[in-house]
Amino acid sequence: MSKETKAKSIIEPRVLKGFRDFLPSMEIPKKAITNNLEKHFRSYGFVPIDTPILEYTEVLLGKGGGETDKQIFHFKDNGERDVALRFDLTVPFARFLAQHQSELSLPFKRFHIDKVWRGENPQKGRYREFTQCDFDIVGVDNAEADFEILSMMDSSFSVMGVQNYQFCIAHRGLFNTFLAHLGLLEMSVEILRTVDKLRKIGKEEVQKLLHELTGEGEKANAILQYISKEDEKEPFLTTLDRLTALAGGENPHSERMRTIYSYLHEAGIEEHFTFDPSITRGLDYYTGIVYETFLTELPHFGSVCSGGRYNDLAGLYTKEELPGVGSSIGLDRLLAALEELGSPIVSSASSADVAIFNTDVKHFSHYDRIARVMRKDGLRVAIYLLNKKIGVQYKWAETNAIPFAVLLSEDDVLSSTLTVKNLRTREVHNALSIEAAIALIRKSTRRLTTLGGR
RNA sequence: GUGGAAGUAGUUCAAUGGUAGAGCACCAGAUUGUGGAUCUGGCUGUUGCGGGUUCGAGCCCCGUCUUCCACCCCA
Repeated sequence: MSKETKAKSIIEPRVLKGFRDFLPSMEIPKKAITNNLEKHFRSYGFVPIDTPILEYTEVLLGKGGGETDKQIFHFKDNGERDVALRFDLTVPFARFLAQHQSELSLPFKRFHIDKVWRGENPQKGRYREFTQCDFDIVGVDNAEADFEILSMMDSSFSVMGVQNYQFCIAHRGLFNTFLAHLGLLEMSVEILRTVDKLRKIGKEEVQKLLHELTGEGEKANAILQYISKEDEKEPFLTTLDRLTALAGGENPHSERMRTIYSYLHEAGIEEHFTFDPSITRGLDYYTGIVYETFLTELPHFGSVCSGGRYNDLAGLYTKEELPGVGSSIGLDRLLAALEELGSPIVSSASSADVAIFNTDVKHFSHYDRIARVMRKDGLRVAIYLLNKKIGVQYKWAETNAIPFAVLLSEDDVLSSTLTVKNLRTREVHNALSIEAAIALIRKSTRRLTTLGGR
């Protein structure tokens, strides 16, 4: 084949809009986060499940269709079946529950970390293929389960090493009670959708829209009063009291919120939770608490973790009523946000804890012996495999964010000692025993690697 | 899906319609000799892709792809 024809036969390497490759610098922190989350979910007694990425379109959309709303990827398979890629993990989970009821014992607590697909137009932090980290409790409708999910959200963020976030909570049921009090319950869906825009378009615009919707300025004002807090820092219970009064007095929903808050307070984590009555969530299956999570430094990035309570999740697939509460972390959006913030979680992805430099290839077996001992001790060890000058090896280690280098002089080889250099501080430690070297590396990497890729 | 903006070397950015350039990065060598300094030399581009206008297009026009922004929805 001539050079020319060969060049022409090359297929342009490219990926679809909204789909992405992950280089090690992103995949390392992503894997570190999912590993930590999985461990964390299991520590709460949650179990993993898996479901197919492809389902019957009917299963994902319900009989009615409404595919334009979901912007779902769907097509005919080779057997002419109408199939679709899952657009979240909750709907397949509902199908899963209906199908395996008899094999599961309630309450059932599961987590599921995997990719989902949506045919939306991409933007920053918004993709057509992205990973969700879901955790749900099914078969319980009480404040204790609600609290456990909220508490797990809070500890998840701390396990992921993320700081400066705020959980915004509201209660769909309480809002509907309020709307019923106003005689506007039939319009609930439209009103909720409008109210949800408060954060984006502001009070005046929302009021205008509500006025058009209800046809009555007075009712529009009442709704506006419900959803807007006097100031950002209005305490949780003050908001709750205010909303309860507007909804016509204490009711099961307000009492539920009160109990949940008391648990948050007892656990000492209440400062991360705000009562934000403008949070409604678009999905109509929510019936109880709903929440969204914003990074305080990047509120316009959108929610990085949201969910709520649904009292009849699997209703499409079974007559049995299955109440549940759950939450979903948007991992790709979170990573994009952390990257934008220059977070060390993203920028410090290292391939190894220590590099063994190839100072003389005739000692390769000796390097390998040292590497084996260190690995047995849990360190990540990379031997430099090319016979290049030392400056190049330093540069390589630096590019891969490896914090330590082992260099062996002739004396070291003879006396079975190691020279260890901290590549960040450039501090050199001579004539160490292998145990001392391991201890040294351990000591200063432990703090960094809790999130760094194990 | 609809509307708007932008796409030039690995990267950050230049280039009145007239020979595509600079810094950083990278590679080789010298010097150093358990690195980042210095010196010398070098490489990198079908200006996203495909058409059109023109004697001549990175620049103008049309289409297309991708990214970013808005609507919508959301993670």
